[in-house]
Amino acid sequence: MSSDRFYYTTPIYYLNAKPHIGHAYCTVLVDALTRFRRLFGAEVHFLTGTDEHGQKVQKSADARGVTPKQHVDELAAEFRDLWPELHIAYDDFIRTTEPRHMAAVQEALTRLFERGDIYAQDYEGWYSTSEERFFTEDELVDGKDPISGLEVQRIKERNYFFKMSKYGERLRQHIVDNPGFIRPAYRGNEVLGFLDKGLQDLCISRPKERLSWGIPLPFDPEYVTYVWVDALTNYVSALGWPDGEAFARWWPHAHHVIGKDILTTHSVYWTTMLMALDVPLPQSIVATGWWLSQDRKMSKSLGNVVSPLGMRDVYGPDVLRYFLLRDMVVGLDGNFSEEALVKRNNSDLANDLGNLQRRAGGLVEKWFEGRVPERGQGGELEAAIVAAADELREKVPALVDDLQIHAAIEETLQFVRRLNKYVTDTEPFKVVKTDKEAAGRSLYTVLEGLRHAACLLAPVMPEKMATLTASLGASPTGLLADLRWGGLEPGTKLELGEPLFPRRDLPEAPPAEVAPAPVAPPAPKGGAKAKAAEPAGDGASDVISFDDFAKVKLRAATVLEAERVAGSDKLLRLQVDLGDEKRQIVAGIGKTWEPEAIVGRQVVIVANLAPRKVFKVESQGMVLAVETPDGGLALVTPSAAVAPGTEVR
RNA sequence: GGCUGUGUAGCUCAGUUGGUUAGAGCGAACGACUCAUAAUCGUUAGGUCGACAGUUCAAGUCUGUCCACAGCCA
Repeated sequence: MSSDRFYYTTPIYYLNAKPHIGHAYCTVLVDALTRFRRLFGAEVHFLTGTDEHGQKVQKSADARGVTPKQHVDELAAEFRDLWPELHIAYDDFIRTTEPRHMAAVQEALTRLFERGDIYAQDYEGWYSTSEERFFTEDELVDGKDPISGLEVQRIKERNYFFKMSKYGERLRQHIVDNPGFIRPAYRGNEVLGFLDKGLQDLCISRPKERLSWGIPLPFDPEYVTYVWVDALTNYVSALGWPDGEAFARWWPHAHHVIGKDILTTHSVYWTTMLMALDVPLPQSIVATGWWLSQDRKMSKSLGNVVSPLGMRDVYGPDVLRYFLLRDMVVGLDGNFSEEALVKRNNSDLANDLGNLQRRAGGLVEKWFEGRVPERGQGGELEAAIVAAADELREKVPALVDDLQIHAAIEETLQFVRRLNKYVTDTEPFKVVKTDKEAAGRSLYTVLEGLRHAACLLAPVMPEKMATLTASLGASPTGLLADLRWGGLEPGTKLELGEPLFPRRDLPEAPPAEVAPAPVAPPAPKGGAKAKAAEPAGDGASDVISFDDFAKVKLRAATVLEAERVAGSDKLLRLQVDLGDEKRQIVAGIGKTWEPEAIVGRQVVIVANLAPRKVFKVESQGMVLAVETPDGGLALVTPSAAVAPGTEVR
């Protein structure tokens, strides 16, 4: 069901990493939805923001020697400033460190507490510092944190819990009664499955002594609230809950767009919290899929992370947006590749759309002094185009309503292809020599068709479509309801300009193929086989025997922590995971690598190097890196994720 | 291991309540055209609709078993 008001949210992004393509996708998606809805005549409020509390933030700040506040100010700015670069126009940007948010969180906590839905309890369990959470005995793997593989500590502490279990049945009923509540539908089944196992209560606090960078509990100053109440509440705090006008105005129309990885927190934790606060549930929760890279989840350790800004710099924001929205089916995973992006650009945008504008525009320039010809008396062919345009105006909103953005785009492109066919059929370039009026009629039809396409693609490519519209001598159509065939004024001057979407060449060599270049040393003799049996090299040369080589133990390691070594600009002190042990290594890569950028990566280290002290810090190994042409350093890294400690052979 | 889902042309996917010759886009080949960003238009590619068995007058579309993959959970 369509409504005339929408409150769209993205997740608030946690400030422990730079923006990546996943952040960009979700935010672009919501931006496009917002623009589509506005085009269809709805009022929309679009919220995004950043999640800024917690231990990881505090630690990174400590490591950098700055206050958490300074740290988050810088990182939040990175997100906030990125979005306009991708033509994303949010209405509000919420930060969890803002007073308006913190006040709302405390209000929520107070209400939950007064209602009796928060209680304190001693809890004893295995605590993982890196994951900032407790694990139960049987969750542990080999007695260690199952996620990071790090040591856990037995901790007994008193914490506050939210009586989430109390609301499980009500939530189940709500999901059953509202089929569109969780989208796609099969995700709703997952949540029901989750509820079937029975809901537990939710730990919502951390003692201040362990975590100070958070919002204090109003009823116990010795504690701060931990992630859930803090982060999720942003959706209402930004609207001025409980009493804000904006809350009354927008909340009944809320739609949360999230990644599938945080479905449970939203569909269970958040909804039960809302129930406890007597706040109506959002209209829907939309879980999107992930962008994969080379068929795998992007991760720092795999080194296959795609930078949204990198793509934007090369192809421009609108082309990137087009690709993200056209090639991803909302809810499913998509494969990101530069090659696919280039194909999209070339076939859809350059060949079909951009070229059509030049094709028709060029003829108008040549034969009609660059002015829009008369519409003329159309025949069957024109009637068919007009009918197709009518149909398009119906279909696109229906598809967007159903979150089939990719299909809505494809529908418009089919229309564009039809226009190309129409040009071929009516041959205005030929006809103009004998029947100028008929040629004018054809060209008018194409230009008007382009104006329609530009209007319906504007939510996807705001800037490019504005340019296209302007090139037709038309003004942008703000409302789809105002888009009518014949709106283009004959006699207006065209402003063709440069090609809208230049064709692109495919990227040279896919990085994946290049990266694992064999390290085989040049064979000493003509023999192509690297099957060096054991012919010890002659003493003086730099050839070593196999035995010599075998002495060096190379192992894959995952970087757990990194910080700069005081007094040196090129040394980083790394804590790495070797599977069965943790090592401290001092690496001279600080000029190229920021500590934050290297955490989580897999590297290859010399594992049996005698320990030595560097700048008074003991180094228990050596990280392998190679110099890049620009004098930087590239890390030697496995081309696929491997278990920490795996030996390199 | 449990639950759920997916498996359709080289690639990405559509396929309504089971019903005449299973579709689209991209890629490829061939042809047409020459207005255009070597763009466009047309034709073709003949795919055991994962495998096997079953229900039915009729199954990609329902049932069962199996295989592969994915997600959620443990």
